[in-house]
Amino acid sequence: MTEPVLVDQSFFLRDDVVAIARELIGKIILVDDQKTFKAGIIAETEAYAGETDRASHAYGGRRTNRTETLYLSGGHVYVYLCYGIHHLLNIVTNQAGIPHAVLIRGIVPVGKEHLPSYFATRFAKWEGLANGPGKLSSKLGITLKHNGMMLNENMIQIYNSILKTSQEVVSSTRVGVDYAGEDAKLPYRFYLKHYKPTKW
DNA sequence: CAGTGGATCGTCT
DNA sequence: GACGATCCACTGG
Repeated sequence: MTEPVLVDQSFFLRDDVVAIARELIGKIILVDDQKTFKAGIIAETEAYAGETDRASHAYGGRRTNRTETLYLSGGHVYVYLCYGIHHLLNIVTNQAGIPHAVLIRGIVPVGKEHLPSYFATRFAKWEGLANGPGKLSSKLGITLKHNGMMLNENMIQIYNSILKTSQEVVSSTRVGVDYAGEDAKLPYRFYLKHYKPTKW
């Protein structure tokens, strides 16, 4: 059978972070913790449009130790700690110096038969739901140590899905960004139509 | 069901 | 020293 192909960095270097957020839906994310491989199909994302987006950590061109990762080139991983408990996983997009990112908010399980065959022996299934950014990181084992890593080099990889079922992708406003004023109303959130996120 | 509040710590002021 | 791109337990109806 045909095997999934790694997403090229050029996918993440593009200008349109909203399009990237939408197109990430249905792709496969895989995490290698050295002992096992854990994977899921990306089911929910949000776009954060950097300097012009009040909901972004980099709004107004804000540069701190934490946000420095956002200014790396597309394809880097931005992880930060929320409420002291949850590790939130983002993929940086656009050219270096432009702090765009996509927050991965939800995944659904994917069987090892859909992954490259060499993952089979170390494949580890995860249980329960990963329908929230904190839960997703918990299931996949994402922590602050992944912050600043480049996708597809070793620890975290993203593959084009080879799944036949192309489900409809719908959009809505983002979650938990009430402080962002008018920008909170932007339709920057995407999810599989038949996937049930925690909040609507 | 909906609504509320506590957990817990890195980051920034 | 305050707070958060969240989650879960617990309340009350």
